[in-house]
Amino acid sequence: MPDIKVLPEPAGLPSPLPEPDAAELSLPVVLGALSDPLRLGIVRKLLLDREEFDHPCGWFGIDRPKSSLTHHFKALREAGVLRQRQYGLERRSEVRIADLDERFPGLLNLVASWTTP
Amino acid sequence: MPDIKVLPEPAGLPSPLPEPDAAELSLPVVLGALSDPLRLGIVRKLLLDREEFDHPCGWFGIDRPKSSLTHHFKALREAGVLRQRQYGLERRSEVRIADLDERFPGLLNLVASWTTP
DNA sequence: GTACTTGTACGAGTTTGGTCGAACTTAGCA
DNA sequence: TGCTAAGTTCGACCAAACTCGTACAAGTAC
Repeated sequence: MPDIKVLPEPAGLPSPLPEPDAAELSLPVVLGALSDPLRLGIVRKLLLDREEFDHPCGWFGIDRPKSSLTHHFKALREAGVLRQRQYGLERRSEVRIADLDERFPGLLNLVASWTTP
Repeated sequence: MPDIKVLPEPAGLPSPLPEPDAAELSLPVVLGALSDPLRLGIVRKLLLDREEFDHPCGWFGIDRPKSSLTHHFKALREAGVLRQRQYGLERRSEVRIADLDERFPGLLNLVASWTTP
């Protein structure tokens, strides 16, 4: 394993974790990722409370074990809903707003205006 | 084939099969129902090819056993996406456009413009 | 009546997905 | 050096869902 620093930041942000291209986004897959109330709440909170760019997994106040959170954030990222970057220890997430609005206009509005029943 | 025009209903249409109220529609549940490509195709076809009011299950040209189709149409109906009425032998389906547009505006546009990959 | 058609109901097999514990990796810090 | 914190990976368990065959019910037509 390299002891050389990862060179995390030459010019900007850390490169995102593996994710599908914008052109590959699939509506059934995205809908499936959003069909879980916990994940829908994560995306909604990211859309509404984004006073910062992105948030670590911990800042959602979800009362679940860490391995469960990993599972859900990974599902959202692999579906193309979230982009995740590694900042030192923490892995911050943001919604891929531009990509989703371009491919599925109106979808994020539905998520943002979701009222948990 | 009937030579008598259909009009099977004296006062109106047959009452719909059990379905959730418009106020009970749940975004995660609806998204889950639409996250299956086969079901997404059913709803899309209903939205685009509706020269008539509603269609029997058979007129979708889906190459699956009948018990599988029953399963998927039931899933869509119980999620509140479809309304189904019994016309003699056949059970015709229509999309609950008004209810869905009112609760989740823009969602049906996404479904209608879905391009199967 | 018989035969045909549309669709359901039930059950079994299989797959997928959510939940979680435990062990591990990594970064930062004292 | 060691500790702590954030998050992953693995494996297991369990529940839900998809697929399908078979049997069955109810109209329709002859």
